[in-house]
Amino acid sequence: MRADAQRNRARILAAAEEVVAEMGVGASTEEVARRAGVAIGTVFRHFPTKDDLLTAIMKQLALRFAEEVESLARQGDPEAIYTFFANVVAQAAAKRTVVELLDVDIQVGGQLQLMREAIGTLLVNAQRGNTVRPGVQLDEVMALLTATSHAALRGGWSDDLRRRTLAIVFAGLRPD
Amino acid sequence: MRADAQRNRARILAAAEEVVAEMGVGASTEEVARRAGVAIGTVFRHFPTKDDLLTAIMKQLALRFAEEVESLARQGDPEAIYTFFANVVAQAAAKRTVVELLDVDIQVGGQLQLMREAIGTLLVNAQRGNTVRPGVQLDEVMALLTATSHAALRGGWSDDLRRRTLAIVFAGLRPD
DNA sequence: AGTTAAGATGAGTGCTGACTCACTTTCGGG
DNA sequence: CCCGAAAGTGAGTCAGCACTCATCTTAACT
Repeated sequence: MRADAQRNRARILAAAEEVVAEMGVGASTEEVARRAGVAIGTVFRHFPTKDDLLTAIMKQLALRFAEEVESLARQGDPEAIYTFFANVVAQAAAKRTVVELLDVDIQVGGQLQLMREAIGTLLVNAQRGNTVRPGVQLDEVMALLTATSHAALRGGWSDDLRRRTLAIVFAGLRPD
Repeated sequence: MRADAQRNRARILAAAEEVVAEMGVGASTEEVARRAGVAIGTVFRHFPTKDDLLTAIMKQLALRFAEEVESLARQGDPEAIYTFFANVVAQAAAKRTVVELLDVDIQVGGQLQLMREAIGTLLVNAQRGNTVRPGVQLDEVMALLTATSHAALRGGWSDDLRRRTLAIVFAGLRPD
């Protein structure tokens, strides 16, 4: 791949991530091109459809999360699941991308699946350390994660409200 | 108002509610007209902008919820808040309208405020009856309600997953 | 029944946004 | 330095959608 092509591909991806974080997946491809400093045709050369572009940035993001959660999982701290959970929700409040990633109808090439599995490890560690009650399954944790992330963004939660809401969810997850 | 005009207005509202429940606020006005059995111009005669149409159905829905929650509040049952919460989430899972109503940037003429206040009464009743822990505020309850409603719809939760997820949230709300 | 204003109609307008392609520019191997 | 292929460009196409308006229809009052 030619050097300019490589440079432009990276620029476009970075611009797209910014734009989607700010304006959501509804943002126009023109806006991405403008922000990347290239013509619209160039964007479509690298990503033939808008969906391809979205999938690419989702993949990046999912990979980043998967790495973070895997490194936490390796350390075996039973509190780690709460740290990670709070972290994702905090990011979601600022970046639409996070929320719209978690929606995923689109296939993200297994990265999301990896992330899910790593969160599973976090959950097992927590239940072994008695920081999450025994009956709780991975499904519910994922459901609560997407639920609070969505709402944090769309409801425009303040830092304080976010803290108090998560406190209730966490209380529901902890053993009596 | 002429009889045919009244009839068409009602038809349009009903059709719009159906369409939005199925396809969300992004549904086209043409689709509403088709389903109502009128021409597109007629829709715009009754509701000059798409926003007016959306506001009208949101108002209806908010009013329906507000009435339900007020009647529950009057009975004073300290468990009522859980019943209502579960009911809203169950409806949200099937109807986009509910979710998109809860988003509300649009003003719904105070109906939403009424609903919020009635839920406040439900919360007070519950705390008085010791079925919700003392520190919990109305803000968090509303936040959790929108969060779980959103996620139930967009995540396509099964009945079972919904039950288990709500069980965790409710466990977080109940006193130790 | 006749009249008329309210109401219905649907082709048309303007705009936005995804995607294309004929043409120009640039990279990099020989 | 030259040249062919790869990449970039942006005006243009097409489709969808909110909204308009000149024209036709009909409810309802006298």
